[in-house]
Amino acid sequence: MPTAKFSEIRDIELFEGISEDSFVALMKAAYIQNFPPNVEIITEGETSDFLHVVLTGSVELFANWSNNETTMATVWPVSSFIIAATIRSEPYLMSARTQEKSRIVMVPSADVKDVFEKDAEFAKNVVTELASCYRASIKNAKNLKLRTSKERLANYLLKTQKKSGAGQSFPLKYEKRRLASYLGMTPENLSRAFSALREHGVNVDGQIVHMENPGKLIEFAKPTHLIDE
Amino acid sequence: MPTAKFSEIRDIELFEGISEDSFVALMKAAYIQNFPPNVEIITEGETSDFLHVVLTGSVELFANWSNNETTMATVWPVSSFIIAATIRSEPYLMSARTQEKSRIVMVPSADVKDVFEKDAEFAKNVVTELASCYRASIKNAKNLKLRTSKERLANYLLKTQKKSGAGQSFPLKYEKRRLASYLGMTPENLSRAFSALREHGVNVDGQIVHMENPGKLIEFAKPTHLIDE
DNA sequence: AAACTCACTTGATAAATGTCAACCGGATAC
DNA sequence: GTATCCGGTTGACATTTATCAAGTGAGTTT
Repeated sequence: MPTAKFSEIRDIELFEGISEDSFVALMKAAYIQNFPPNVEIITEGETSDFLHVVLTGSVELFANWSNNETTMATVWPVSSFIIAATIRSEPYLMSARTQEKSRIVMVPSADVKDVFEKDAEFAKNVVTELASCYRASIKNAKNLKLRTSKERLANYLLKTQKKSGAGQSFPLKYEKRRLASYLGMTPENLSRAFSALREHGVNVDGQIVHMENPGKLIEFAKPTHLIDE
Repeated sequence: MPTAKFSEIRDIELFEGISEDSFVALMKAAYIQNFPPNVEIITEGETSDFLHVVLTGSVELFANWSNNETTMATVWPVSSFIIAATIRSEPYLMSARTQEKSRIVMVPSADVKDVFEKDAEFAKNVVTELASCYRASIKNAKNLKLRTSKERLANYLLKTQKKSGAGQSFPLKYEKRRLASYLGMTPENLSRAFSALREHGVNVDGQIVHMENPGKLIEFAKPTHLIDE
């Protein structure tokens, strides 16, 4: 069975419920590539020849303009990235680099568009995925425009704590410098934002965050499902 | 013919190429509503019962958080808005208010989702629309994170000039206070940003912008198709 | 015509954020 | 074991942006 090695990605939301034929068609020319850490696998502005799916490791999506760089998102297994460019046959708007050693499936864009035309179930999944990405991006813009950097950090911590199981202590998922860039501030500013959140019960020791009093932090952060999921 | 009064919207991209049956199904329970200026027609957080299409006038999409408000986008005829919420049956992430007297078609979400399931052509159009909105939102985030307010204004002016026919003078499409909010700054800051752009050949008189030397402004603004289309 | 409204502008000041340089301390290299 | 590297932190300072208050001027009301 030619698709055996792709069994891991059979279960991602994007491929849920699609016919076996469709899946085979998608995988027939797909291949898995192993990347070392810190390798740029996509450069913004290039045309989108492949849909990418992260199997293991993690991928940072980032963008550049005039000597500035900013982290836009991080992709964790198992999910695809940059599907909008694939569907529209337009250039990537973001670059991508591995954060760590990563295994990535590369599905030719032509095949994605082909199956998209033929398999209504797949088309539906693409829509759901796109709508979800779009909404996430809107939330991101609201976060940036309506909140200060301290508030963005506070809400980020609450979200991360929740995902980690809502315990009092949890690890940051990536380097502080990347977190700073993701949250739209400098590393120095992030450092000071952490200090400022001490009065709201937050203490950091390296990668570990201690949240003494989530209620107090919530009072400051004012999270809402219309921005923070 | 029951859909006669909806002939104006038959031609929008979203409905291009869909069967007559599908169009009738979409319009069977749809209705046109006239709104005076400055009326809130959607409130963020509410569930999405209708897909909206602006026929005449214009609609401002905005968002609130903790006593702050920001303009996210403006919708001009003829286009739909907030399709992602409709498709995902999730609450609106943005509020909408008429900027001026406006005629708006309201299509029940249930019908949209119905036709979406049955008409592959419509589903395809929805995907294209969503992918386009998503990419616009990514560009917006890049604009906010990578540029200063002066740079955002400069690029906005170049974009507007281009759309207006690339002449030396062109009108702003809306109030400066809304423009300021859209660009993510205060009205005072916008005012000063305009003054600062004088040295790059920009002069404003009320709603009219004079751009003496686009080349000089481009040099400062460094527009790129990866942010500014 | 006078009064009023309201968006816009300007000035003074404050707050938020960025920049540059120095320093710290754990991890790695030699 | 010492030196080096590098991410993170801290301090001093600059820049950007917001806030508050006052003033301007076109358009509208009375």
